Amino acid sequence: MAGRGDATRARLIDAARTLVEERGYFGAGLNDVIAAGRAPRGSLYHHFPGGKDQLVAEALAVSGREVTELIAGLAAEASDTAELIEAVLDALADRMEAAGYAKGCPIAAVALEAASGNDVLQRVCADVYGGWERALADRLIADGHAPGRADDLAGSLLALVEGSLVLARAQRSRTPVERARRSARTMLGS
Amino acid sequence: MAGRGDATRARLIDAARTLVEERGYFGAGLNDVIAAGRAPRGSLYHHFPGGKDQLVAEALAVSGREVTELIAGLAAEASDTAELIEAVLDALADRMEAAGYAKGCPIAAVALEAASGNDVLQRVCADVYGGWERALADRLIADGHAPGRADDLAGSLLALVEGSLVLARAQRSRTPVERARRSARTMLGS
DNA sequence: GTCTATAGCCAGATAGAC
DNA sequence: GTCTATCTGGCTATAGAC
Repeated sequence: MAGRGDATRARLIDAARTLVEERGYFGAGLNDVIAAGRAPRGSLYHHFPGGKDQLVAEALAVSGREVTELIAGLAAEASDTAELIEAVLDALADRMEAAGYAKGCPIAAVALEAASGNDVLQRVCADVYGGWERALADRLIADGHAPGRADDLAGSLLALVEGSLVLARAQRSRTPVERARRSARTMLGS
Repeated sequence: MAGRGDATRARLIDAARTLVEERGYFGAGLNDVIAAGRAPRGSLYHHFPGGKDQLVAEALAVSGREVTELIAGLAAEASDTAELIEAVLDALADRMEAAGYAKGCPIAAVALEAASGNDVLQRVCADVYGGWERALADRLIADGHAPGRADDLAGSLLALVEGSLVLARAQRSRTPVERARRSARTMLGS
């Protein structure tokens, strides 16, 4: 049954996605989330009886799917994996710059804060990263790499992307992402 | 004048370093810091009149210097940059695993949480990353790389290290770091 | 310079009217 | 299912005895 309640739910998830990406799990207060989502406190616990953990877990999963779809969309237009990585980095860097370096990877901050101490969120982050890695590895295999080698490469390409976003936000500069762009090509040997 | 006050100060910085690395800026409460540092509340504000921001800024700076020294120490034994990166990754991975994936990069979580919204901490993180990058670039130049190329490579190697630590903590696995180890060699073309 | 007590505020969560 | 009022507890920071 789709109703107005779903709209409220969606707004809360959207607000959580934004605030969690900008300030992390502990930095994103629920008061800010309900204000940004224009929802009363009660609605939050109606839609997310599991409280903050459930809301953030769902927000991370949605962001994860969005990036997976971004990768799939860009993969359809890229002629090889190197072009795909470049397109992904360009898209993420544009988004980051447009947000004044308040955005980068939507799940990295939570991944670090929750690595120890919150098993539910740690699992969600691991799954999201696993999905992105899988998408890259599939493309590498389609490009002719051996499966085992493809997994290794996909993991390192993802690490390069993630790390460049951390450095770019810390230094408020697009440079680390552009360097990663070039290095990805070197890693892929083309 | 070295006195007992300095010991208290050092304990507080040490406690802040640990807790901030594990849970980030917002996740590391001062109550936990003073408990771990075995110091009363008043001492914290005596030694750090600037409050939490000053304490965390100093903690990040100390951690930054420690890693810089780690790089310098390992560089003295490594025969080339590839060996240096491998040794750095091994050391960080050992530390991470020993801590049950509660540790990784001592400043990454804060870098993400403070990228927007806390100019003081953002600057500290940018400086620390800049110092590590400089140390790697210097070694690359010593190995015969052209300065401009060395800066690019150093930035990407650092991104690869940082990203692999994020993935490793999220997945609670050493694998991402080991993949980065191999890929660093590919990036350096040896 | 060490330490306690507490102010003042905001967090996450809940109860219950409508 | 929407919304308000409120509970409890934790947070950062400060005041002031010793």
